[in-house]
Amino acid sequence: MPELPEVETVMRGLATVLEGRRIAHAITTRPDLRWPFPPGLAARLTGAQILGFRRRGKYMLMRLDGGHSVLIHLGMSGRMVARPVTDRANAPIAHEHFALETADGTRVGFVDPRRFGSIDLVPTAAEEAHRLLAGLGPEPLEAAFTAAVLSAALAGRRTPIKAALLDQKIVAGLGNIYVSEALFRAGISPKRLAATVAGARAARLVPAIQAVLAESIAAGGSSLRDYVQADGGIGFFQDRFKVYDRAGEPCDHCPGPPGCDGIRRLVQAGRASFHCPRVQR
DNA sequence: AGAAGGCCCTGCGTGC
DNA sequence: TGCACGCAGGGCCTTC
Repeated sequence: MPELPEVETVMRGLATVLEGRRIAHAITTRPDLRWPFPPGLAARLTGAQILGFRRRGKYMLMRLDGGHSVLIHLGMSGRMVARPVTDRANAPIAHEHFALETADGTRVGFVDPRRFGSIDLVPTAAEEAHRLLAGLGPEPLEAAFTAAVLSAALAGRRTPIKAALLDQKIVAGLGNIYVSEALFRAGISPKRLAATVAGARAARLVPAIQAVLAESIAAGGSSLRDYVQADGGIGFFQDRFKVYDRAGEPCDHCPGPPGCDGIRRLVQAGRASFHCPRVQR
């Protein structure tokens, strides 16, 4: 579910309810998600003050006093649900595996049916050295992510550009939806060999990635299935997908049949890609 | 070394 | 209405 814009949106929502607060209670309802929780997680969080948040790729980092940060990944189906502590007694939420309660009466639950998410603790001073963050590529919305940087990372890669952009070591934070959307905007076929995305193509792709991510963040991310923001609000960017999950529909640039058969779905590396064969080369 | 496929897990939509 | 099947936003691990 959550790609960079959704993680960014969730993180901003969490910041509004948690930043500066102290954790009165931390609760785990099982010993693990994708991996075991760090030993004594709940006890180590109880009493800590939450100083701030940042995002790295699809990971959120919640900085605590005491020198540690909580590293959170939402996986495929992870949500953060914030509500008054008192509501929880009346209506427990299924698949809430971890929760924080603040002294001022807010409960934030990590809800993740598929349990592909993860939670870990990392020393704040060494966040980037964590095994899950150490190999990540550049942040796509930062100035350091340039066409030159991207084409250098793609050089020699004999894999489709679709697969390369899903590789978090090339660029951090893109997922299946935004890769399809960015390639459409850049006019690049998902089947194109990654190594051939250089020069003018890379120069189109970088701003296309940045624009689609920025627009989605501005819209509050995408809400698919049951995904909602921490405050219960929903994002609206899914209404602006140009190709994702739109197989058979005409694309924005084509007149439709007979000039074009519309948006096509194909499977690459086991995952659906959506593209317009006429616009994307 | 780089690339492809399997796998972790639950829920939902589709078609019979 | 029930059930089997395929598919889903991610990413690690194994195999080739």
